[in-house]
Amino acid sequence: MQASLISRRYPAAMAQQAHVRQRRRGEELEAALLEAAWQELVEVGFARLTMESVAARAKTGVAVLYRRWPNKNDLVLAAIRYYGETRPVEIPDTGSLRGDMIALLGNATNARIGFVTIIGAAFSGLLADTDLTPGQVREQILADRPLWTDQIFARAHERGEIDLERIPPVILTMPFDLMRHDMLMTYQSIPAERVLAIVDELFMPLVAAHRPK
Amino acid sequence: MQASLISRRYPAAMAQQAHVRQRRRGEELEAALLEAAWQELVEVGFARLTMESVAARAKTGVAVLYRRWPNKNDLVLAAIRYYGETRPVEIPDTGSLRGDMIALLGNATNARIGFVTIIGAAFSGLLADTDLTPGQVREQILADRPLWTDQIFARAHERGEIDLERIPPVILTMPFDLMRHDMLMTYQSIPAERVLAIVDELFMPLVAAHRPK
DNA sequence: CCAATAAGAGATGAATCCTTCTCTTACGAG
DNA sequence: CTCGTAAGAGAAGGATTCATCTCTTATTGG
Repeated sequence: MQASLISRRYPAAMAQQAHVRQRRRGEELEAALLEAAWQELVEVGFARLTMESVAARAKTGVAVLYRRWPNKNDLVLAAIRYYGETRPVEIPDTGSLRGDMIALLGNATNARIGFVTIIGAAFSGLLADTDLTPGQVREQILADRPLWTDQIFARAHERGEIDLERIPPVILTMPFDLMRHDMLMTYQSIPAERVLAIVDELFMPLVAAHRPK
Repeated sequence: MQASLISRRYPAAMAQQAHVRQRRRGEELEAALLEAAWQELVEVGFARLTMESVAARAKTGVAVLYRRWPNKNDLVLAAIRYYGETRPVEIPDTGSLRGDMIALLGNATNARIGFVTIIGAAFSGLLADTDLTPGQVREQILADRPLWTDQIFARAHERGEIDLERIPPVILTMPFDLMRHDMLMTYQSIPAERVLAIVDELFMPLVAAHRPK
């Protein structure tokens, strides 16, 4: 009797299986929603992302989205923030400034996709409401963590490869500015030769010109 | 008799005024349409530009647009091409490479607005159909005319300031790549100090390192 | 002066999408 | 076991906008 009652309510239990939760809740669900929104943003872009496409990707309904974010803009901004928080960039340590720069610039594929996606959203009208520039969004995402590059330059400074007191800041940001430029203009990952050209024909010569005496 | 007949058909002629055309036609109208589309693109962006907003700005109806371009994408692409053809950039000639570079980078406000507008349109879904990258659109617009920069560098070569045979191309494009990067990230015109830093702390030192012997 | 053409104005159909709402049901706290 | 909460599914309202179509009338070539 008891068994039949249970079996009617939880048929799976009768088959000796652990109870499989069918519904996600709380943080698990929220993470899935933001992940789905981010993936949509990457694949189809802000303009073609719809609440229903996000819900479908997350295998849920739009009501679940509206219970958490009042509108599409806020959902997308939350997804961008989520992306920034869950995808830390690992910083290379090759022992030389040149090696670190090549590694950092060459491995930027993930950063590239994220960056282009965010800029795309920015230009697609997302930020027309909020009055933020793409640069400001980027700053927000990078806000708390220390900049990738600071560690690399600090180590180079300790090794005596550069003198952070005297080298002009434009030189230090230039390689990354150029990378961002290339990402936006080509949508592609940056060819290795381009990375080498930036490092060996632009960056290192300028660093050498300011070498600590 | 003759006079009264004419006066009935062309009342203005009687008042000694030239006949004022009320309707634009042909090229005059088409130019007005493309100009209106471009202005809309600049002011509200691709996402919020509608056929009706363009028609209203041009003081006409949407049918006039659809008689010329089959859809919104084609209209916008035509407007971008029109902008490229009707806004030639004047190339400075200050007598020195450094002066030319500062003038060119500093006066790029018009180019800036156009550039950001086009990239914005590109990211807003315009090019999702055509599979063009922002860089390719830029190339198309610049296609026929010689690059701004070629003239400046050719003159510098003749003056003996640079050796075009030996200087790496990355150096020559770098200042402009950085300008484009800044435009996209800040939406603003580039501060004079930034221009000076790019020229005096990045470009000129690298040029000097490759000075013809 | 006439007739063909296209401008000007705007109504309309169709599609898309944001947002709200309803209803059923799984989940988890007590 | 019971009950409140929120998930899941999807319908529906409302707004926007692309694209088509109709109708009147100015313009121009012949």
